[in-house]
Amino acid sequence: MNISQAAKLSGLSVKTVRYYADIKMVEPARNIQSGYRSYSNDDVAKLNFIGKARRFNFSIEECRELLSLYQDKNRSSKEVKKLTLAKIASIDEKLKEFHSLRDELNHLVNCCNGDDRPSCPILDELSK
Amino acid sequence: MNISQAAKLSGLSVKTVRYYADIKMVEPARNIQSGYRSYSNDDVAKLNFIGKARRFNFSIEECRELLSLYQDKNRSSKEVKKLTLAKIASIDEKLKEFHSLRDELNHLVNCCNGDDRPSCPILDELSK
DNA sequence: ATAAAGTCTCCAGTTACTGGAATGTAAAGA
DNA sequence: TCTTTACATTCCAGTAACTGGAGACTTTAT
Repeated sequence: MNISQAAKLSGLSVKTVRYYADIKMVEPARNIQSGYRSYSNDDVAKLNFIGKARRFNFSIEECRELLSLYQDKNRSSKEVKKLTLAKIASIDEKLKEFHSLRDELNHLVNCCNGDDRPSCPILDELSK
Repeated sequence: MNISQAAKLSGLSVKTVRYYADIKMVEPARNIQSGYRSYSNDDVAKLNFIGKARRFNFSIEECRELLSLYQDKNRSSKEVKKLTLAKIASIDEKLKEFHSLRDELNHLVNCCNGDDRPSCPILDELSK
């Protein structure tokens, strides 16, 4: 199938699918006459896999690792679990950051009148 | 003072401070002889302000807005509050995303043996 | 006088795409 | 068959917010 079909089936944009070909992550066959990329069902499965992993916040490089594990029928699940645990840890980090960020901002907003006067505890805090 | 002193006082890197000068966010005076950037205490205060706002996850463009409000003695606190509330909302969005991401990954990890066998529910899920 | 430290500008790279231009190919309608 | 339209190709540039490094100049310390 052509690229737009593969894109539709995998839920990715054509641009993104072409990009994944450029970076040699999913390299489809080529139609000799037209030069068009020709995607197999297997290619689409890989695109799907990558799409999901990206939505799970894995980086492109991590996706590459996962993909090669995915394609290696003799892999151990240990490696995959390790990658995933690391990913969870980094998400937890981000969660903590964003939580405290949110709380601080919330506090400032509650202190701010939000009227037409210039006095503003948010800016006061930022300038300290 | 020279750039490294300003960087130290504001807790930013020299590169970052120079970058903020390049994008015309904090433009210091210049020493005529040497061409070196020459930072005033006021410049450092602005750098500090920006550093904090960045840590509060405001984008550079938002920092610009906040900075001009900060420097406008006739601003109303309403505008600042509005910006901040929008920022909180976007942080909440991110928090939600990361939470569900974390929960899904956690679930997958709990289902995975993590041993030397190839069977792996994480990859199974990714390939669905 | 020389060496080391600090500064300058400019260019490239990062991440993961996205947009657009110029061009070529395929499919559908008149 | 010709033409329009849709889809495809490559290549270049831009995004956000810096960071790293090269090569050259200035200042400071020895």
